[in-house]
Amino acid sequence: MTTSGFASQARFSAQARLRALQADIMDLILERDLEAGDPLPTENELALALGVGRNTLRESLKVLQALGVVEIRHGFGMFVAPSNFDALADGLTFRGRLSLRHKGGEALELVDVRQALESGLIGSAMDTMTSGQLAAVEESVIRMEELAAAGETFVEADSEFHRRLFEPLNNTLLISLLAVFWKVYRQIHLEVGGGTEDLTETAAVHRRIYEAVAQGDRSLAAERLNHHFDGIRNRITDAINE
Amino acid sequence: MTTSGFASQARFSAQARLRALQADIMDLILERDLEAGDPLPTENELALALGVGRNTLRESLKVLQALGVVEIRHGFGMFVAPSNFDALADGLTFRGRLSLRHKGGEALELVDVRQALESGLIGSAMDTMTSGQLAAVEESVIRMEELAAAGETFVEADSEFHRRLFEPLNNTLLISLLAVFWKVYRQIHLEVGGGTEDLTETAAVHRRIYEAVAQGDRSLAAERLNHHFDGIRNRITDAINE
DNA sequence: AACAGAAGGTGGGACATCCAATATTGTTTG
DNA sequence: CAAACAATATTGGATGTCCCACCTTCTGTT
Repeated sequence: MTTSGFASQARFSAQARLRALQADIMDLILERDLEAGDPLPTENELALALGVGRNTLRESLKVLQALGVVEIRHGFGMFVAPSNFDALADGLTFRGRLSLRHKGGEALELVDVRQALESGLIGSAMDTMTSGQLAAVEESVIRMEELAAAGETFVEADSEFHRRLFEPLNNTLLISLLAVFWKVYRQIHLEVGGGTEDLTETAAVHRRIYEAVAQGDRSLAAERLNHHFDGIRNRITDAINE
Repeated sequence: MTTSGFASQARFSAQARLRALQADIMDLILERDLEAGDPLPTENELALALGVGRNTLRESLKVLQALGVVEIRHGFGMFVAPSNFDALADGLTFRGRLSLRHKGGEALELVDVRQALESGLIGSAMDTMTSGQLAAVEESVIRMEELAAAGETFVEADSEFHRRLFEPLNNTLLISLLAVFWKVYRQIHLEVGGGTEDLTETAAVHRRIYEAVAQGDRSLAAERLNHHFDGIRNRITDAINE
């Protein structure tokens, strides 16, 4: 091992040592030119190579797993993972729930960020959107309308609508971030808002957004997206005030 | 314990069990109405309460620490943590470095997201910016110019400039995200670009952005921010093509 | 050829034991 | 009496060992 193995001899603070171990593991992946899907050494081999105990190594590995760096499969092995933001979603959800108990500031901050991203990027997305992608967006709207007519909630269709809206940008980081924000919002909404939303109205809002996109009117699409988020923001503030 | 203790008896997949443990800990924090800074039970107490071994508990705690949910202080105790996105930065940095070895796609995606956030929100930030905050922005620009004249790099001043630009929004999530993106970009830049940038030109770009903000011209500020990010994007593509 | 079972290797987990850092307490000392 | 120092209790940090659970693969039977 080249740069590794120093984690145990350093007299750094404990927090720094854990981070150093994580860095060592990531460096090892980079040094060996491993790509997503490639296998890592076994836990025992890694512990030996990095000069730490197996339990200590596992703590770092679990963190890396949570960060979406490695994928751990029981009884099979460990692998370089594809992007994964589930952990970020969990952390943000917790923060949101924690803040809702008092002022709810973080939940609103999250909506603000999501609004900036979606309103700000809808124009670029429309530029490269194909007719097939546009049809997929409408399909999501139709699904929402059908479910609304039947009185059923449409969590999945709603999420899908926003994902398809920005698929043309081919930006996986953006898609992941939006998915995280959507998931966190949904969790917070379930926690406080309950099922008090007007399904038909929500579906109609999405159809109006789709129509603006279909017409190629960038500013109108951005404006209607903003209006959509204003509604979300109001729902959160209402929930905070009980 | 109310909902806890079931983690060990469930025959779920290992991954699900770990996540369940994390959820148990977060639920415990929420149930006990703990706020940021409040102490958690000791490791032994928690392990006993949740019905898992201490090592298993620690693995979850380290993940929660990485997610910024808890703060662990050796020899003192564990506490509910204030927001902390360092771990996310590490994960993203790794992804960026990994992707740079091949096509560099993720690094460019990151710049796109950051550009959307900064260009999209600069207008709102200008609306609520006080004269004091504006002066702080200029102070950062001056620091950059001084350092550029002395031939020294100005990593900290650059980061500070962007942070102060969006401080008026009072959105800690946004500030954290931007800090993460900035840190990741910096790391990637050090990895490949080296110190090949024109310091004086970079400082001048920031001054032009400041001047647009000072004049209250929202569209000009957004445009100059966009230009700034175009330069960053070019630097990355140049680095990829060696 | 197809299926069933055994075997080996992998990660998952629990203890017990010791190390290290921090805060508190008690003692010494001026 | 007060300040400085030292001992101690408490807490997390780290390791080794043992066993369990899961997955793959091989192998032998049907």
